Amino acid sequence: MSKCTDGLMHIGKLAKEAGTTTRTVRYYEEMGLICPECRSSGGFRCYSHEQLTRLRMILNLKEMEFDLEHIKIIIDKRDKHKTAGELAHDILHDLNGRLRDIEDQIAHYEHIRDTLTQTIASICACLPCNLRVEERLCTACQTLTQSTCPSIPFFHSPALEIKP
Amino acid sequence: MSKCTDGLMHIGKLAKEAGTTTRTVRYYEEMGLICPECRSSGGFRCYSHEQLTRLRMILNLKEMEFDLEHIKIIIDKRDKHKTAGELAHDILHDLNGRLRDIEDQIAHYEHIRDTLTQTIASICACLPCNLRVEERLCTACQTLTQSTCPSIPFFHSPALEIKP
DNA sequence: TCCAAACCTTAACGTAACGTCAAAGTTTTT
DNA sequence: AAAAACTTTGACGTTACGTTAAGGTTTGGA
Repeated sequence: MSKCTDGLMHIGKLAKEAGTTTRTVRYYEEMGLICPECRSSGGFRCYSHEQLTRLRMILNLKEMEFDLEHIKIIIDKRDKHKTAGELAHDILHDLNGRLRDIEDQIAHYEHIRDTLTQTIASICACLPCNLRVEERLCTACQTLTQSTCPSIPFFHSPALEIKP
Repeated sequence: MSKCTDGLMHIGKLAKEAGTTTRTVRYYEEMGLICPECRSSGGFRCYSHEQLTRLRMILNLKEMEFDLEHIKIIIDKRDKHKTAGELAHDILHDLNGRLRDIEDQIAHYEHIRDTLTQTIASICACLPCNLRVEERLCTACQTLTQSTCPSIPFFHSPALEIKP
């Protein structure tokens, strides 16, 4: 009966156009982020181009790794129909917060990277070691341990006791 | 009766020493990563210092954001009682893989950071805009849109249609 | 017009690594 | 011995969907 003639589309088309899945769209609906313009007589969700834009907006925010709760807050701000200027002011706060979080993430992973690099270097020194894991430290490891080498714990149990 | 006299400790002490929670320790046990030396007559878990070392090892690996499945694999390798050298060789593979993943993460977040920075700059240009969100683009936004400004989608619906 | 293919519906379980109760038993301290 | 502090198992909650399952709806073609 009421097919998708006018500018409307069903959920599959919407999802494909936005580059996501139907499951995601339905989940977002469940979370109150988006809802269809109407339903077909058979119960199919029908979306307009406006909904597509909204969905893309949500996905844009998701790429910046906002969680859905925050996305909802931001989207709701947009729905409050202020002027773009007021909205910009409001949203800038969220975006700057996110930027700080992202920078923290970068620092966090850089720290892990450095630790890991050191660990790898230390473990390389263990390659020629013939001792069994549960035994006392070999010479190389003893030397390393004195510089609080972080790799030792992976091999020699006693090592951690040396740590502060 | 059989209290924690000898070198043994209950789960609370173990967790505190390792800097984690009892729930985590029990979960790790459930996952086969660690198990108590014995149980008290009343059923309390009792751990030796060796278990503490093991737990710390697991937590070390967790700090490098290995998932528990991988940690189990690595721990199991250690339990196979090879020499430290052979083990080092084996584990280096895992660690190098992780290092690559971490570097990917850094690149990922740096990309987000750059996008976000650009977005923020663009939205700043919207601050003096008096148009309502659903209206046509203002001059500033029109200019920005021509340079495929990513911020526009947050405000002006038509913008996305301009994108490829 | 009728059928099959392609699409849609709701419902519900699974994920990772624990956090957070709850109700009841054990150890330790006073 | 009582009370405080600790432990036990069990089970539900978390995030953002993926993945069946069982059954309707649309659509395009013969």
